[in-house]
Amino acid sequence: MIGSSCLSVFEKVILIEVPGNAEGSQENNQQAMNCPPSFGNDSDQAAASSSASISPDFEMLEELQGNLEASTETASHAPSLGSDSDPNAFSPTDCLLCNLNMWTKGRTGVKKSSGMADCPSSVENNSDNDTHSFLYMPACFGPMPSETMNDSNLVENDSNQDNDSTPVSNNSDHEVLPTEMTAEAESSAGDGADTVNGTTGLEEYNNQYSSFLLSISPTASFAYLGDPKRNVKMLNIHLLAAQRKSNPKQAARYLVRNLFPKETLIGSSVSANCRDRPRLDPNKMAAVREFLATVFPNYDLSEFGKEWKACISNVASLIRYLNSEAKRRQNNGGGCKLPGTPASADWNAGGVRVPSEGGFQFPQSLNVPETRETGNSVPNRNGIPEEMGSLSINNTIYSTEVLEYFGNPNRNIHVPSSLIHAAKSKARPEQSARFLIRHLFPEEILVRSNVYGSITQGIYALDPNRINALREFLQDAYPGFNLLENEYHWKLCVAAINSYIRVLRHDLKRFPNKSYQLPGWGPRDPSCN
DNA sequence: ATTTTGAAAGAGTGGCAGTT
DNA sequence: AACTGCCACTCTTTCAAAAT
Repeated sequence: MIGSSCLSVFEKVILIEVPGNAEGSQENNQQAMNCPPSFGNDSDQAAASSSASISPDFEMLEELQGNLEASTETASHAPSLGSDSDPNAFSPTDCLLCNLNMWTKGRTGVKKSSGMADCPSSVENNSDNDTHSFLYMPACFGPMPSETMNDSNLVENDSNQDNDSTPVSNNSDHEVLPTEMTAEAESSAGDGADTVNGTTGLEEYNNQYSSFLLSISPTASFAYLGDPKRNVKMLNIHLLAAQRKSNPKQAARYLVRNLFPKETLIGSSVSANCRDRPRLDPNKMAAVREFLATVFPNYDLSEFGKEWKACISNVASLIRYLNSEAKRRQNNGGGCKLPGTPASADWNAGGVRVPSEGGFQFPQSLNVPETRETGNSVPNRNGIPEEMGSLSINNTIYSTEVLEYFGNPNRNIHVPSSLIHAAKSKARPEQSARFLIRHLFPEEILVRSNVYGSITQGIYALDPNRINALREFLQDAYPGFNLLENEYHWKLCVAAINSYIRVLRHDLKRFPNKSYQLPGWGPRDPSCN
């Protein structure tokens, strides 16, 4: 949660270029450069999950699981930790193993390779859902052939999974039962489990979901959600409850509610291109989709299916609800905000963002150029480009947060960890670039510039030092993309940046009194007119 | 051919009211 | 209390046309 809250406060521009010796600064900032665990591995979701306290749903677990053993509770971290922590925490025989054939079967309606769909990583397919930055697999996990993988293994795809699945499903070491039988075992273990219609047991289940076979021990209480290779585990009782939902939307909502800690949901987004929040772990979401596809075979739950979109919408609704609830509680009771540190909800509110809301002000040096140390006057719409330079050498530090070098350390550009963190959470470098550009330059600079400038049109070039730092950062954050100067993906980034600037300019024409003339400096806020 | 621009579509969000 | 649907709004992406 550090990530989301800090991010909400500081992701707005605290760009610091430290003058002087890079070596020295590096030394001085040695501590800062040591990324805290939450930030250091791109793993916003993983970090959020693993650092999250026990989900509130564990109360319900206790209620439902009744006399399940204490070990169950330990294992009940699975929803939040399962895919992010020690995969050996559970015995294979304690988990439901879903026949991978089912995944293939469930995808038959998908035109695109679904393996790609959830993780359309390939550079070539130009998908928006590339999830490079969402793979937070500890080394001990080894390769993970999930949909969220972006490597060619996956691209080359389902057939591999099919092959892989065979030995899994045929593994004679595992007792293979349908979920309903799991439920029976479950109910026998405790009184909390809902009863399951015994007549729908193996026979009917095999008829309807013949491939959805499960391997479980009689005392099992956890199951893999979706493809076991995703290593997303969940209490059987939750899976059963989800199965009993009347439609996938409700089931998706229920599963997400139980799969992610509330804190994670509040700070997250289901959207890959949400600007200010990390996306919900795509691996877990893909697992949810896979599960639903097996449980609701009559619905179009392919990656781009109508019903799955409805599920996503429903999950978004849940997150909205949780956010509003959190906001209410904060307002009611007790959220005593520190000056200058708005609640994350304020900033995370997305849509309408008023920079000064919650009392947060951007660094004077960047926010209110009148007071810059350089003493330069405010660059107005007709300002001269030199002022862009003066901005770039501004060294006022306004941050209580850990800072990291942005781009090559020799450039001496520092940004808050949370900004790095948020940028890396974007699915694609273009999105990250678009996100970062508004934090690297104030609007008044942006509206009369573009990345390389266009002299003939009186458009200035943005500070090349920062632009290069941005490119270097993206290159580092998205190793699967070609972000060298003049290369394809960098051009996409440039186009995205220029597109963003264009919109700013367009808005400026429509609303001449717009935000950049206000003291606050932040993303455009067309609503504040 | 490439870049820039304006416009519009699509998706996501918060707020709110109604329902369960 | 939790959930759902609707509306208005913002942001991102895409496309066609114009300019270079």
